[in-house]
Amino acid sequence: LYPSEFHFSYFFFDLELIDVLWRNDIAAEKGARQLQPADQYELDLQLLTEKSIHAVSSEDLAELLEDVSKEGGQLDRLTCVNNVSLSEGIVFTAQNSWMLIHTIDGHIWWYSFFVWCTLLIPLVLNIPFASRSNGDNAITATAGLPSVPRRRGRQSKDEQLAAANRLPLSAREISEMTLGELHKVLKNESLTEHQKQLIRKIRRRGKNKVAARTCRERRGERQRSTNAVETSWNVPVSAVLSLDQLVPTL
DNA sequence: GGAGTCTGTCATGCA
DNA sequence: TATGCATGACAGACT
Repeated sequence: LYPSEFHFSYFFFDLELIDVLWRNDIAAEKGARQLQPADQYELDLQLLTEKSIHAVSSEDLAELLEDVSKEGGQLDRLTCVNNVSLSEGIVFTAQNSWMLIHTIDGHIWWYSFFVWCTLLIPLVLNIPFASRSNGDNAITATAGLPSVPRRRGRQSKDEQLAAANRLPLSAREISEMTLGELHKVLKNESLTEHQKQLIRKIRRRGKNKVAARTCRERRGERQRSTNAVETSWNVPVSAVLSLDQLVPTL
């Protein structure tokens, strides 16, 4: 549903359908006159065409853009899930608000449609905003939003090293490839000696990382099995039969 | 802030 | 000689 994940061509049509169906449900709840989705869609198109006559200036858009990100602005008064306001939850930049920028020579309707599609529908449907740190055109989520929990313990920096040194493969790929594939990569003449050394180190660390994990698993299993043996020998005194009980007839 | 835990890294030995 | 695996020791990040 987000600009970073979908293609423009089906984005608007899908969301327009959601919008149509949603308004249909609301009309049903209120007991108002319900339009068939196809009729509603046609009506929207007609309205879109009429609204398109009203073009906006770049000043108008600059003001609107400022309002979107401004604390206390009209849009900011809406509160999204987790009690995060729009100004807290979304940071609009020249890169991520490309759809908005496209309206500079466009129309006010597209602006409102943009707001409806990208902001209000996620709020209404209780969908968390997407967070993509490496996206160029994504809406950036910030405070108060759910994030993937960081793994415990020391974190490997080999992925960053691989990227920073412009290695042709990721750290994971380097450590998981076969020896033959590794030699092919190392034969690459475009790689510097430093890059080749780094590839060997990353591979060694990657292999050792996995080995350390399995080693710990085995150690844990050994400890558990020895503990189990020890507890099996700790039989309660009351459970031990006396010699008289074992051989009552003697 | 300190203790406990988890996990990555290094050194070393062996195959 | 190069490489992978196993393991102990240590260190950093997290609970």
